[in-house]
Amino acid sequence: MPTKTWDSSVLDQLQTGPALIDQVHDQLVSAIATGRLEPGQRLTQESVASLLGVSRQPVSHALQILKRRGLLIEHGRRGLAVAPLEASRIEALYQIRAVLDGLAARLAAKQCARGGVDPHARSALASALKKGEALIAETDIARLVDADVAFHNAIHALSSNPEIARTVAEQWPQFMRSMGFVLTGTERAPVIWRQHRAIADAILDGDGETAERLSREHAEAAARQAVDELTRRQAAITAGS
Amino acid sequence: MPTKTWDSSVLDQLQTGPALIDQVHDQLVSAIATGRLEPGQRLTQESVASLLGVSRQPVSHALQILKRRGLLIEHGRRGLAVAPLEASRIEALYQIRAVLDGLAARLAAKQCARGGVDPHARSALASALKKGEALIAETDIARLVDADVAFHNAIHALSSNPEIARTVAEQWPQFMRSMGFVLTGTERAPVIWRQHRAIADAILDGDGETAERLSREHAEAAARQAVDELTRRQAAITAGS
DNA sequence: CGCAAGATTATTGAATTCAGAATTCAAAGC
DNA sequence: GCTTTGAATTCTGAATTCAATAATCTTGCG
Repeated sequence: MPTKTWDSSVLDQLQTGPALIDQVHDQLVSAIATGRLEPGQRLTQESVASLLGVSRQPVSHALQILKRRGLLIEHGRRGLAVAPLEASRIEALYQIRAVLDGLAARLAAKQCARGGVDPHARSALASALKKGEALIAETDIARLVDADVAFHNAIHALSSNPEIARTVAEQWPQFMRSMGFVLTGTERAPVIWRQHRAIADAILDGDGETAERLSREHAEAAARQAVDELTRRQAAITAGS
Repeated sequence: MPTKTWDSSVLDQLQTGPALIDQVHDQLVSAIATGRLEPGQRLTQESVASLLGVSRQPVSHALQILKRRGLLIEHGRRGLAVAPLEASRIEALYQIRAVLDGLAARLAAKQCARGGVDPHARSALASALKKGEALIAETDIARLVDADVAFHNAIHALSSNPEIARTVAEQWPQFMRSMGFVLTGTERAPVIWRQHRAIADAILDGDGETAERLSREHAEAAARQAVDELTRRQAAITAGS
């Protein structure tokens, strides 16, 4: 009896969903990054658990992790609270971003110059750039933020140093909610994507030095914008109360 | 009735011991950083729990966190394993260290030049340097590693950017076990502490540019040493098996 | 009417229990 | 002897229960 050959295309891989811990974690990170959970918002294990329809156990794990990431702060026995969005902290984080993005851009350019670059990663950069430039008139802030993250992640991926993406990923939520504030007010998108294009061009040209310099300047400009906006907002709150 | 004034010095803050989660976490980090837990070592919740005399609950939390920090890796349903010490990963981490330590040194020098520097932090740098230089003949590797960590942490503290210390702290265990390997073989301590002194001098002189350059070069040299040692060791293991 | 002591509530951390999934082991069939 | 199938073991993730502690409220007294 000739057994008929068959492969994985016959049956779909049924996936045992990700652990509840990770689902809760991701939900919370997303909510904080997009601002749906505002700075100062109090969270108790119970409230999150009942909201998501799970027990406190996986919530407890997720909150522990979020606390260590600095996205939540202790609020005594009153539960945890979403970390405030402080200008000084954002400025400090952008100083780090400046050198890390500079490093990533320099390495990415070197990879491109050598030609030893994953074509998939290379096209990811081009498509991220294209998608971003198409969005400059977009009013949905979340889309703009996502496009920005995608662009910078594409560069990190090109750098051949996975630890850069890993390190920055830890801080993305902070940058994302900061960007959410900055982008609501002014019309920054065109400027940002002009800078992005210049950075991408330098990388694809293999000009590491220029790519690094432009990346640093880009981060420093973003830092100024963020600090301005946040201090202004902070002053308004202080005056109003 | 004049109530007698008294302050917190009368009573010792009776510390309701740190949560078991944190104790377990710190124990494991320490064990991994010093190499008492070797790369590849398998860990189950039960084994750790019974070893420390606690239930699986806090251990589970701690292992989740360690996994996200990249110190443990999934080993299927067979529990977790201590992450291997790979030359490529250490090299990637040192690339990050180079720019972050460079940034920290530049900022620290600027702080010193401005004079707006916490005298406590300044003396911490001097004493860390002194302590390290006194240890160049030390045979206990753990002491040497601790002195190195203390020196670099002192610079991070001087930088006025708390996020640098926070970011590097996440990676210290990796560097510590890497150093553990490197320092066992060769006689690197004298070279390292000459470089440290030069960096400290530049910072205290307020020469940011030199401090940054020397810090980068220091990290790059450390990276070369580590990669050499680890690839050699890796080759030996591969050949032997 | 204000303050203090005690009771109550809210909330977390830890232990225990439960269920599900993967690995390993053993036995049966080719 | 090798492969396959089913059972047992192991281990994790999640739920539930328990205990302890900090915050808040209440009540009684000065």
